[in-house]
Amino acid sequence: MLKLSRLTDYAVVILTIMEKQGDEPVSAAIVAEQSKLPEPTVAKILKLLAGNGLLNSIRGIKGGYILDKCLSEVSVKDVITALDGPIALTACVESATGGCDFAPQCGMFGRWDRVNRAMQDALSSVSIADMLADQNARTRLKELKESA
Amino acid sequence: MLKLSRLTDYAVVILTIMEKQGDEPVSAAIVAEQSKLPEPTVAKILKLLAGNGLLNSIRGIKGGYILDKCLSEVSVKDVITALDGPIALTACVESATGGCDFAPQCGMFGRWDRVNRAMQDALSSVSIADMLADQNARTRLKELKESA
DNA sequence: TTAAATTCGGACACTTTTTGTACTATATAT
DNA sequence: ATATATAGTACAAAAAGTGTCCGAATTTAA
Repeated sequence: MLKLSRLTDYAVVILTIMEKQGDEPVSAAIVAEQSKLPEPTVAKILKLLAGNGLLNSIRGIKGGYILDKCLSEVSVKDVITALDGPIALTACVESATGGCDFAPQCGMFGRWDRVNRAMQDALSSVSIADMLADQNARTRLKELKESA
Repeated sequence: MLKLSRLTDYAVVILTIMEKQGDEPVSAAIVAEQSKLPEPTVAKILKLLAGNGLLNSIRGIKGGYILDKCLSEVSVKDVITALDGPIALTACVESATGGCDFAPQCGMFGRWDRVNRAMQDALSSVSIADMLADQNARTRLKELKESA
């Protein structure tokens, strides 16, 4: 199954929690509490998000993490890249380092580039804010149905 | 790194080999020889492709596998689905079975649907024939450069 | 009818990746 | 100074992917 890592899924949850906190730095412990995810895992994700420019980090007492940009400016691709590294479907993709061992004989070099590009475009076109909007719309629909 | 399995990569190689063989059934042994891939692995991939309707299988002596459709009618998504199972980015996708353990509390049910759809569209839009065309164009370009 | 060739289905060990955790170092506010 | 927080690294456990093999079923040909 073509799937992305669970950490990426967690990361989206964490980003939405960060948004609710406003401009105050939030510590890993608080995020863990609110997300109900294990703290070491949350800390790891926060580190990755900060290291890739999605969050600002502030050290020391009263430190923590703050969102660096509006969630409408953060694409799904950004999150995946931060957590899983660059998106490259196979080892045969041009941008990939190393390349496959059979390159000389299979002659498929660069063959996946088009697929790769289509995928990147697809993932870049959806922002985290878009995901939240879908979620909110769904919730409202559900409430409407239940009240009827 | 968001990547698809190596078997999927092999599958594309195998499909292009099948195309060259025309209307005669091709045995796993022959495909293995031509692709220079280990035979048990090739056999496994052929089984999966046949089981998902991409190849016809013929048993018995003089049996083998034949392409079921033109490669321009086979999308990358078809191949990935055949090899890796249904494409579902996370456990939280509506179509996924089971669902995630935190569903009640995280309330993110269905949130990834839009991303998932964008991805499926992207992968459906590219056929194996398209990939080959890219490859051929690239080869010609290379030859042109070398002859200059 | 018998024998040979081939797919089919399942099982299994090995390897790699993912996941989760822990520990030490560094920075900052009080 | 000290308490609190992130940064970086390293590592163990769990899960998934990969490659291999074997017996059963099927078909053709002698």
